[in-house]
Amino acid sequence: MGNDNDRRVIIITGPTCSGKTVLSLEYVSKFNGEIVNCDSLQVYDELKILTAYPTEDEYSAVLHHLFGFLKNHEKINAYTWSTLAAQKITEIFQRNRVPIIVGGTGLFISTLTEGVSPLPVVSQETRSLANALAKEDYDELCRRVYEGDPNIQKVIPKEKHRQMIRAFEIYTETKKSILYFYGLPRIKFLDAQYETNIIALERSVLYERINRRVENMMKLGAIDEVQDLLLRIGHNNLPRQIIFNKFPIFQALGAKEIVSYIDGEINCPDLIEAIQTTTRHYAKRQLTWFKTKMQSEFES
RNA sequence: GCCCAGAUAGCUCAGUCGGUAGAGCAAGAGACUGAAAAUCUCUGUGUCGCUGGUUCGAUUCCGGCUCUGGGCA
Repeated sequence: MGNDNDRRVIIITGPTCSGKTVLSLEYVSKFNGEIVNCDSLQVYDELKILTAYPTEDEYSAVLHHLFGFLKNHEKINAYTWSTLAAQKITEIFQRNRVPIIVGGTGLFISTLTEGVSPLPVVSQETRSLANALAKEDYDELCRRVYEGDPNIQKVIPKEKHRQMIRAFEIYTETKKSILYFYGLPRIKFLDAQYETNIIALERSVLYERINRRVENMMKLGAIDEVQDLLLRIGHNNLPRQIIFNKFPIFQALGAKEIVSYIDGEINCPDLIEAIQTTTRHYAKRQLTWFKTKMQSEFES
């Protein structure tokens, strides 16, 4: 029963602004496919201009999954996304069609394709404790992590803040070293044949596209979109930082900058430049991920 | 036309009591196994406006010129 093609999954990724959406539509007709979103912000039903959400025409033309299903206060992570994506992919297999995973969130892709060590779920209390300690006395946090398992020093030096905090969370939660869990077999989300396509553009071309896209977003009403979101969520008396933390949708590139503009902290030309810059920085981080984590497929 | 200030990294500027220079931003490289459009680390970048003079040696001091601000006529 079934041949290799039954479990074929096509992945289309690349830095922001590289043309993933357009290419994905071509692939859909070429391979009889359905699109599964792998963009950590297009999962929200918000800020569709800023997040370069597919247009209505694009969206209704073919089957799209895992787009716009989260409310602005909800959170998602690589594990949850991978679980959901695996479900969608299984359903698409059952329809005898080809899943086409599209998006630029490298961690999500790697998690799905490579699986993840069976780390326990960390409670909100532990996470808060870890964050608080990291802020007050990071050295103490490191000391406790190394005390729990001296071997961690070799794997996680002090400079790796995020991983250190994560190791602390795991230790606090389980009294076991994070290395113990790393040593266990990884959870596999799906048995499939992945074909990864990374869109490679010349850096200068990519940056030019980014600059143009940001200008275009402004014309399409990105400022109004953020203004409208702020009004709908209320909390105008709260400090902006608290709002940003409470609503992950504000992680969208440009959202915080537009809030600064709305608050009169920066002018319009500076706003556009700031968003262009932050978008370039993001593209560069993505490229590093593709180069170092997905190198076999990366051709420049 | 006169007076004043400035001219140093891609940008904004600091500095060298004379021994060819350094910050921020931009840029580049990297880390990242349940926060990832997040978070974090590292690295340079130079005819020091042009031209004479003084000096062993000038980006630095002096003169001239050019340009850019601002003021006065």
